Amino acid sequence: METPVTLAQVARAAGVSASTVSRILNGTAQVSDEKRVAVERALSQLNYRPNVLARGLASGRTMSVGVVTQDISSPFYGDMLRGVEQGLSGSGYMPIFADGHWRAEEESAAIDVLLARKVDAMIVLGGSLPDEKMRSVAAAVPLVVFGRTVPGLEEQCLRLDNEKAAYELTRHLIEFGHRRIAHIMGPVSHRDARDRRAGYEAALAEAGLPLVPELVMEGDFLEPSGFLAATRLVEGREMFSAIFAANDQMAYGARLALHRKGVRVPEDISLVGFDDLPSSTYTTPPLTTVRQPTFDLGVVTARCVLRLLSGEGPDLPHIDLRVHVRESTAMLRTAHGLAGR
Amino acid sequence: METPVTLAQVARAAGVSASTVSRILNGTAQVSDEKRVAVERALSQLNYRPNVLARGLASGRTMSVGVVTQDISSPFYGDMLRGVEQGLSGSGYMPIFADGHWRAEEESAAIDVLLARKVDAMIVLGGSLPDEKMRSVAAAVPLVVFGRTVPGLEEQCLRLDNEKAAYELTRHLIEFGHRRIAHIMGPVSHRDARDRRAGYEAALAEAGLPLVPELVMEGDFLEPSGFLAATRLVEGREMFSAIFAANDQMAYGARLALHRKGVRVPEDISLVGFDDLPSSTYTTPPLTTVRQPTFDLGVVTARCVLRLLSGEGPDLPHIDLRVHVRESTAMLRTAHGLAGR
DNA sequence: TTGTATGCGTTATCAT
DNA sequence: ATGATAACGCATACAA
Repeated sequence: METPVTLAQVARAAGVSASTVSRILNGTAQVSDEKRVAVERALSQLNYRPNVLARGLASGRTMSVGVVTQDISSPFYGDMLRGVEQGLSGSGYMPIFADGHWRAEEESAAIDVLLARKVDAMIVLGGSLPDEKMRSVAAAVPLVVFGRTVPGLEEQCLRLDNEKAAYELTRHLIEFGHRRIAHIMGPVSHRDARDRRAGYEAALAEAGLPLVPELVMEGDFLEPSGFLAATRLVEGREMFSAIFAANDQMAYGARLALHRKGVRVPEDISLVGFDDLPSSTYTTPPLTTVRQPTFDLGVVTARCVLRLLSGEGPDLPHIDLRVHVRESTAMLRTAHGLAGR
Repeated sequence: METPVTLAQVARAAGVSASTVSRILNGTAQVSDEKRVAVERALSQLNYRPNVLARGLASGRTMSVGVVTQDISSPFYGDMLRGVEQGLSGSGYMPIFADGHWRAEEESAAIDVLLARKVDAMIVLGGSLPDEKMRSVAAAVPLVVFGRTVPGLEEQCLRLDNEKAAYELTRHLIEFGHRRIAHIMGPVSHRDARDRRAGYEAALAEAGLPLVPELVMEGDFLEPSGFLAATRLVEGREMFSAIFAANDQMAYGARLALHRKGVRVPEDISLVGFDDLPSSTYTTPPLTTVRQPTFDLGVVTARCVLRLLSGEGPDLPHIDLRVHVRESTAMLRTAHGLAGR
């Protein structure tokens, strides 16, 4: 347990004052070459590492940005975090992650912890905290939000058009001749889930197709709920030839349920998801889905935070969601698709 | 941008000294009920939040533990991080994550950053830093390592018996009648990859089965390499009836390659992986694999760090890896299995 | 250009 | 039990 080297020790070793060392470290002012050399030698000789705490306390900046996620272990958020990391790299700022576990209280607590740690800025990914809370965070520190729009902070919020993407995804199925399309939606409490469903309904309506309540199931964005929903659909008595799961994870569950029932994808039933998780390229068959550019979203978000930190405007780009057609969807061949039971 | 409330302000509001407030906050000493009440009122009235930086600087403890991963976005590490979080929760310590991206330099840099942030302890997940570096970290702060054994720090290192698990997995295939089993190994540079291969070879040898070099391919633990390897195997001229992929991700790739070639799993070829990623329950068919209890591993690791922090011994438990038989493996029916081309 | 003096918000060491 | 006072390690306004 060797005691860390302090700036004062370096100063002494180099025969200069602490201020001078600090100046060299931060490039705060001009220093004579002579002393600079001496200091740099002492610096590397003593293997000096600045104490981030002391630095933060003195300067008021910690060179860190807090990042709040909803589930650090999910492929979706995990990838975004990597993007944030990438976007921050080279800037001198370090991301500090905290997990809200999809629960408002924990999310709120996570934010408070980060604030107490004096992060210089904050990125909130998803979540459902009261707008008021979000605004109070923004009042304390530069803030960028992904996945929702907070009134009063529109410029710092990045939201993707889930409805439009869902509409296009449904259109894709309709263009393939499908007329009876089931939907496994996410939890109604979730904004994205509602938007995706709206897109689904809009596409049906536009094509003059009836909205069959029995063909719309609610899930919770996790695999088991997709499995259950698809099982019910197959066992139900409404015909359908395609399933639109509101996210890839539920599509995976549905895929397995169909497999169990001996239903082929895409020969008997076309299946689509939403998110384009890394695994979706390797499911059997590869899944048609909407690509969420998670990594890039992370990068963009981080960049925006850096802009705010440097006093510039937010300047978040508009990002389009695109349908990725793979092999889980096919042209409808039979007249009816799969009937129930 | 309201200025945060300081301890001094609370003290003034309560009509006591800063020391007294600090004492109440930390339970460092007895305080009269009278003052305690006054302080607590001021505390909540002013909504005081301690400044973690100042606290760390003064006390020498930051109540944070650094966690170094190799890929924060992978299902494997992501889940372990959740476990670490869980294991730390309630202890007052907060995890701070840093990503080494599977690269020694970055990993080393990550460690330095965490050390500079004055974390009170460190958890290193995987990685391949020189033993010397690891020991120097351990000299600076309590350290727990997962996935490798550092000479001199054996007690603080948690390693699972990959070889044994791979042996058992291969045995499972052999018991199902398979005699020509292909192996898609991980990168030879990776210790786990070598261990798993060793287990595979041991099982073959024990059963008196020949080791066919053409049936052993090297991958990189990612899906595309599994796809490529399986494609080559199918196109090669050596017969085989089962594939043991050294991790689930490569198994996914192999699964798709087989699908493309019109090879059925498990009817024509049995397929096994290693890790038991969340998705593996929902592949078609669900994958037989070795379960790595990632979440629990994280919990256990965190607990160990807490023990070290409180001056107790490491006390890491022994953890067994178990084969999870699902539907991607079946009894061999034909005499030969799948022939090449 | 360089050094001195102060302050950052807390905890810890003294007295009392 | 409580209150001054001195660290903690660094940055910075000010002086020289």
